[in-house]
Amino acid sequence: MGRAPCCSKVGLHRGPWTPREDTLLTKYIQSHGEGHWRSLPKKAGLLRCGKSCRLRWMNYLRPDIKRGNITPDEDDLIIRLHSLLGNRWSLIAGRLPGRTDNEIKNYWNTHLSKRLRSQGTDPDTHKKLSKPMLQDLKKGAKTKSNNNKNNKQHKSKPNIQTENPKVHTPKPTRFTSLSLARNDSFESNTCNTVSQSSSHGGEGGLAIDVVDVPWSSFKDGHNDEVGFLVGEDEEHDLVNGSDFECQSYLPTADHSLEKLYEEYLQLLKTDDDQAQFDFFAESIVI
DNA sequence: AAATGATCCAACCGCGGGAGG
DNA sequence: TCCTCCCGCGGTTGGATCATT
Repeated sequence: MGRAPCCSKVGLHRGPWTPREDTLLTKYIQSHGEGHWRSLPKKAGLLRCGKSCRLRWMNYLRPDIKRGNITPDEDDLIIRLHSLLGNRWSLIAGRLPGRTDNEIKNYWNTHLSKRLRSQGTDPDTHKKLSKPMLQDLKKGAKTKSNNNKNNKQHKSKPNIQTENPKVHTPKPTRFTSLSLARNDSFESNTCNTVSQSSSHGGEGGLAIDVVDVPWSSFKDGHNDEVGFLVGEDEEHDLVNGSDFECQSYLPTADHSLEKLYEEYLQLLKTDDDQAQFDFFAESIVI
């Protein structure tokens, strides 16, 4: 017997979200908080599957989402974390404030894996590609005979499954995320409480795990990369204009973070010492 | 300017696992 | 212990957009 669908598909909207749907979802979550995705669409007046609502919120509407302009530091961090964690996009995203697993996954598939290949590195194993494989790559780059769809990078992955050992790690807490307890009002957890509360997992409080902050966020001159970037464009003004006031949050209180970042920079300089980096990364993952 | 190919990314799908009864 | 419900994750798809011919 197959698994029952997550919800009845009959009469439900699919595909791209309309501004009106975005508004409905945002308003609802603002007043009722996240969670209860299954029943949310009905209550919010949306003809959408709960999963779809969750995805839309998580990947697009959330106030702390930072979109586009992935910095070289973030690039580097993604590559290194990928070498350590494999395709655990949510874990990797947890290290990059404002980035979603979907965005990182897409960015990896469309940019980083290509770049690594072009540099002679297997993006799956992070090891140097053998010469025959490199030649194949060059050939492949020249031939355009393949069908477009079949030529997509993520489909053309070799069947060699990478041995990504299962790394059992606790779920990271997204640094800028508003960890809302279910049923908690969104408004009661707006950003202006960030500096007041750092209860870890406490009900209704903001869970800000300072240990979980990626180093790249605190590099000098990159402060503009940090924080809640709300409403990049006018489409998001409904969010920007109301409850999501705080535009930036710099956790200057914890200077150990700066030390962490300094340490990270040092490791970057000694680029060939992967084991050392891994150890360092592991130490902050947990 | 039109046709074709290539790329990007939002959204969907199915599965695994945790929570609770 | 088993079962069901629900959430979250990673893989995949397909439409939109950009680039090239």
